[in-house]
Amino acid sequence: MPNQKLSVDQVLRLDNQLCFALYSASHAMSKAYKPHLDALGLTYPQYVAMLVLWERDGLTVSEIGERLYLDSGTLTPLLKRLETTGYISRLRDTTDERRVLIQLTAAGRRLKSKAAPIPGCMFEAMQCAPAELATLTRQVQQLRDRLQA
Amino acid sequence: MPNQKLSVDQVLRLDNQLCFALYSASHAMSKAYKPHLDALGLTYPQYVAMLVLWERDGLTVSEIGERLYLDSGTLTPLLKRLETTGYISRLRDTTDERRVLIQLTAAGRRLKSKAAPIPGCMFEAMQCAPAELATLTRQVQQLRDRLQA
DNA sequence: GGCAATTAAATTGCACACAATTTAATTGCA
DNA sequence: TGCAATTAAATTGTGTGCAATTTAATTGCC
Repeated sequence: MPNQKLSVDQVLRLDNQLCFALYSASHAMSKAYKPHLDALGLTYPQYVAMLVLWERDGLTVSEIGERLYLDSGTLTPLLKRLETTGYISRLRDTTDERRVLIQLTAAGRRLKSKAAPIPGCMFEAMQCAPAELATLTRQVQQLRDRLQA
Repeated sequence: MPNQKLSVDQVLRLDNQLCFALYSASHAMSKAYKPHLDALGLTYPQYVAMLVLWERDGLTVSEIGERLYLDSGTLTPLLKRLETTGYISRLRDTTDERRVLIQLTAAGRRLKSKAAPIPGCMFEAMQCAPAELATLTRQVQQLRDRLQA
């Protein structure tokens, strides 16, 4: 197995770089979600915030941030928009006034069933065998975790 | 092989979704690049624009956009910043005044050799066998292409 | 040749991301 | 107990992304 030295041109080629594959695929994913999410009045980042709350309601801003790898600079305005839309409520934790608890509203809980068909639609669009999809997901998650270490 | 119906809770789980794996891995990648790119005075999107120009100089805004899957709304201000930094020049095509040609400056060309070590650094950070990395890159590219179809 | 349709960038408006700072509340420890 | 250190959100400023519109140049077709 020859361990050839790659040229500068080769290592810098856009199409040889995993970073750009992820960057462009992530944008393509958002665009593919858009028609489905428009129907729910959500952006993609708002959708993932709702996914977190559908899993577990009543989290703090920080807890949502840990789950999504986002900080308050991103989440505070995003959550305010979700509040304006009517899917969540934000209220200070009375036992610790520094914290803001995020609760789904009735409309926010109802939205879950409207969102339920979306993963299936996206599965169609991805044209990928379930096993391959699961493997790819796990590999990308592992890569993310290694990058954060 | 049982083809079990997945519950709504299961399909909506954040950690079961490739979209979120890509979204979070892409952000983790940008953060991992940041210290390297800060040293060059580039953001990650500016870096990929430079990668395109290092492959082929003198492209139009649209041609760069096709390569990066970005439109003029994103690229025009980004390229103006690269011009301000001194890595590129922007000038109207005299044969077709609608087009803007993007040329590397001497500083922009010199930057390529300073960027050359970055892919190796990132390879270290990813802790991934070369063959696995190549396969993963190809799979993510194929997914992106299928999402765009 | 002239004018409608098309094309290429730029612009506008909105929504992320994130670093850095600020504000306010809570903890910990001398 | 009191006050410094820490923690949680919010805020500020910069830089993407992208839809929609605008401006200007070119093409196509009668």
